Order: sequence, then structure tokens, then C-alpha cells
Amino acid sequence: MDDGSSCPTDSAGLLPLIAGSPTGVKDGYQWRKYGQKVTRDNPHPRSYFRCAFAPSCPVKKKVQRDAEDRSKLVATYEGEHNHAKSPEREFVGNESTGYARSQPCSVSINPSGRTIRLEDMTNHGSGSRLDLETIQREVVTPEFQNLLLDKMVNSLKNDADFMHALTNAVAERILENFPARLS
DNA sequence: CGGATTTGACCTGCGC
DNA sequence: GCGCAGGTCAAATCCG
Repeated sequence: MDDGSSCPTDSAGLLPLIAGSPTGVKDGYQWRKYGQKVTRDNPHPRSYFRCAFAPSCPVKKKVQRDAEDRSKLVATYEGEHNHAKSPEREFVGNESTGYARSQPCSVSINPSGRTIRLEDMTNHGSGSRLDLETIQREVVTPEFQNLLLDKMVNSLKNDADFMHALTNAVAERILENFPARLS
């Protein structure tokens, strides 16, 4: 087996993507892994996570490497969080944009609107250009943008840390521009 | 020592 | 009814 065997902690073949995050890709929430399974159509094991921040939260996340391009990580979110974002730092996105780190990711929503699929292109291998075009096609739709905006606003409003940081940033800016008047 | 992860077993749904 | 595949459980193990 060529996948994960070289690294004992990379049992799901995900290690390069989730270094520093034992529960998976950082997306602002805390996840607890509850299972792993090798599926028929993909030799790479699929990991199952549920939201660890709120026991009653119905959200589940499935993470699996792409069968054809193992540098690609596919995360599937099911359900919606019924609580505010985890107080843990490392805000890198929100529940809709997912782990919007600096790396490109493809986002798609299934017809029910309750499952969000993310594809993380970590290593810029072949096909990344095509994937980026796919991302652009999917993200530029007005419906999707409105959904993202709505989710972002709600998430940020509920994030006390973000509001605190925003307030501080604004205050600093004011002090920079008008130091004499405030002293 | 407590919490998180791993992993084999078990459950459930679906196609034949 | 049977077999297969995906999903979940829970005991064992690991790690800080």
C-alpha cells in the first residue's frame, strides 16, 4: 500500500493537509472523528467526523482523498450547525466556505441545499487549472454568493472574538488617523 | 489521567 | 432472502 503507510498517523491518508489539526481540516469548528471506512469506489479511506463543540449539533463531515488525484482532498458537510462557531481561534472560513485557507478549494451544494462538498486542491498537481475554473464557475453564481454572504454574516455576528477583533482594529485605525484629537 | 483517535464489529439500506 | 457497501458504535489505544 502506498497510501499512508509511510506515516503512522496518516491512516486516512490525510496528514499533509491536516497537520496540526488532528480532527481534520480547520474550518472554525471542532470535529471528533468517529469512524473510518474504505469505500468501494475509492482506495483511500474515508474518515467520518461529527461536530465536537455541541453534542446536539447534527452536522457531520466526511473527508476522503480524491480517487484519481490523491493530492486533492474532498470534504463533504451534511447538515447545518445549530450553534455559534467554536471559540477556538484559527478562523479560516465559515460553515459555508469551509476551510478557506489560502489554498483553492472547490465548493458545491447538492440539490437539497443541506450538504456542502468541498474539494481541497493542495498540491497544485495536474488538473489544478481545470479545478480552479470549476471553482470560479460554481462560486460566481448569484445564488451561491447570496448563500455564502448570508452564512458569513450570521457566523460573524455570532463570533464574539471576531467582533472584538474588529472593534479593536477600527479603534486602532482611528487612533492612527486622529491621534491628536483623541489625546 | 482524561480526552481524542483508531479500528474491528455491528447495523441498516438497497439491489438482485 | 441474501449479499454487499456505507455508516456508526464502542472498546482499546494513544497522547498531551
